[in-house]
This record gives sequence, C-alpha cells and structure tokens, in this order.
Amino acid sequence: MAIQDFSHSLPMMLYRALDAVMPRFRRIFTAAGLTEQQWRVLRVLWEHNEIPQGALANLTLIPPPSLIGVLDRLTANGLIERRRYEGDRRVVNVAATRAGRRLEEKLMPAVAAVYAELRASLDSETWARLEYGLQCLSGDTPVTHPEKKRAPRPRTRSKK
Amino acid sequence: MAIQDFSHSLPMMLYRALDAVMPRFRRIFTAAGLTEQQWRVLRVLWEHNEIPQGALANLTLIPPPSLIGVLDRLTANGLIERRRYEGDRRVVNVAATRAGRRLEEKLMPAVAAVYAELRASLDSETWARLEYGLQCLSGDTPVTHPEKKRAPRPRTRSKK
DNA sequence: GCTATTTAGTTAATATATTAAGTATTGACT
DNA sequence: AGTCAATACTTAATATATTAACTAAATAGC
Repeated sequence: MAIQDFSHSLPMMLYRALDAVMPRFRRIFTAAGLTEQQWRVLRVLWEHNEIPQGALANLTLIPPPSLIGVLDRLTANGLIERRRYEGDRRVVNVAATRAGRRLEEKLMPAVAAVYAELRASLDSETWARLEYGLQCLSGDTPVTHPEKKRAPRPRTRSKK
Repeated sequence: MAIQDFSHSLPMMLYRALDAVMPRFRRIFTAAGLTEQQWRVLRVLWEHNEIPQGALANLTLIPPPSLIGVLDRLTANGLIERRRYEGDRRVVNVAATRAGRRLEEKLMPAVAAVYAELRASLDSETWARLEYGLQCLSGDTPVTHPEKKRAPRPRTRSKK
C-alpha cells in the first residue's frame, strides 16, 4: 500500500487551500493594479510606518531577491519610497507614500469583507483548530490550544 | 482596532506553513536535479501510468501555461514523454519513461522519511484536525470529521 | 453539411521564486 | 590601523506564475 496518496499529502493540501482561498482576494487588488506581492508589501507598510527591507522580506515572505523588483515597481508607481538608513548605511528602509497609504482605505473594506466571508464559511471550532495546526507547523508556538482553554491562571501557582 | 493582524491572517499562515515544511523536501529532489514542479509531475505519473495533460495540471496544481515548460524540461531530461491521444487529437497524454520511473525508488524513501518525521512532529489529533480544516477550505468535502463522523456527500469536481 | 461554440493545449508578456555569486558596510579581533 | 568575517542588500540566470490571446480539434444546433 502506498505510503500516501500524493493529492492528500499535507503540502498539496496546503497548496490547494491557498488555491481555493486566494483568488477571491486577488480579484480585489488586481482590480487596483496591484499584484499579490505588491499588496503584501503595502499591507505590512500600513502596519509599520517605516521598516528595513530585510524585516519586510520576513513579514511578507517575499525572498529578498524578489523583493527588489517588487519594490522597484511599487516605487515606479509612486506607492512607496526607499530611504537609506543613516545609522547603518547597509540598511534600506521602506515606507508607503501618501498615495500608498491612501490605498488602505480604498481596498481594506473589500478585503475585510471577503475575509469575514471566508471565516464564516467554517465553524469557529474548525477555524481555531486549523490556525492551531498551522502555527504548530510553522514552528510558531501557539498561544491558544483549541481544546483545553487555558484555565484562567490559578492565583496560587505562579510558576509552571 | 485593526480587523486583523496581517501576519496572522489565514493566507499568511498557510504560506508560512509551506515555507516551514517545504525546504526539507526540496533538498531531496533538488539533489536529484529536480525542481519542485518537476517532482510533482513525476509524483503524479508514478500513480497514473498515462494521464492527459489537463488532468495533470489539476493534480499537480501547476497552471497549464507553466506546465508546458515543466514538461519540456522533463522531456529534455528523458524523464517523461508526451503522446498525442488518437481518440481525441486535442489531448496530449503524458507518461514517465523508464528513467522517470526509476527515480521513484531512488527518491521516495527519503521523502517518505521526511514526511513521517513531519507527521510525528504533531500529535495525531492536531494533524487530523488540520487536515480536516484544510479540506473544508479547499471546498473538498471531508470524509472524516475529527470529532463526529459524517455522511459523505456526492462530490462534483468544480474548478474556478 | 455548415457554422458557432466549446475544449485542450499553446504562445506571449510581465511578475516572482530560487540559487548562487557579488558589493558595500559594519563589527570583531590582532 | 588592518584584516577578516558577518550583515544587508543587489545582480544574474534559470524556472514558474499569472493573464490574455491564439490555434486546432471536437461538438452542438440548425
């Protein structure tokens, strides 16, 4: 018996989930002339006014060599700007321009709506367990366990 | 208050999970001179002796325009071959050559080992719930519910 | 029988991913 | 101060993704 059907392997299930989920979002920002990676960069810049390029690569999951081109095109479109950090001249900081920031109000409502719709398509139990499993895979220590809600911390025992 | 922290959005969690999981597999088949997409094609061909290109695109999640090039390179390396199907001359069937099939015995053991290792890194409960959640997202009616069993629904493969 | 439409595959243009190598700074060390 | 290694980014080469348009073969309708 085969070790595992390829289509039901975890990586393929992850890819299929993304394939099912992303198109709905993509429609929104491609309509605004953005690619998915450009969207990710802006999304991060709205949360961090100014951020070094390396940190941006980590948060967007865009590999540094790819990020170069993404930032080039965003710069060409006047949505971001790069500023060399004087404290360490190897570092390039990135920030959204006013035009870049304006896109937040223009696009976030639609994206948030799709996200709410997506979330509503699963019951909250399934959603929570899914997030938990994904965090485990990512090596990200989850804070909440889907099953046992962490009891409100007992006052008598402070240490584990 | 922000609707949702970008880094904890479901799409980014899915991407991070893949980023965490894939490198371990990738090392194995890049060592054999295969890219990830080439690997996926072969993986499917080992399960289906001969398969039309469209079905191959669906199973590998490689978009048809990309598949062209992937198959070109696999053909150039003597690992697969394309045969036009005489019953419907629009169809191109793809099959692994002997050299392509030989790679299965060469690579599967290592891949299976990594997969077992991956699976062992989560407890089986978490794993089952993760799979369930991913199937829900993919619009794939799950056959097993992590908690309660459910009757399978008739399943139609819709694209788009 | 002939046309319009659909299907399976392909090509083209632009944007990204992947890997390796290269550059400029910085920091550590002798 | 001078060398070496590490850091942050960049460039280069090849492989894929995405979208639209295009071809050939099959099918539906009339």
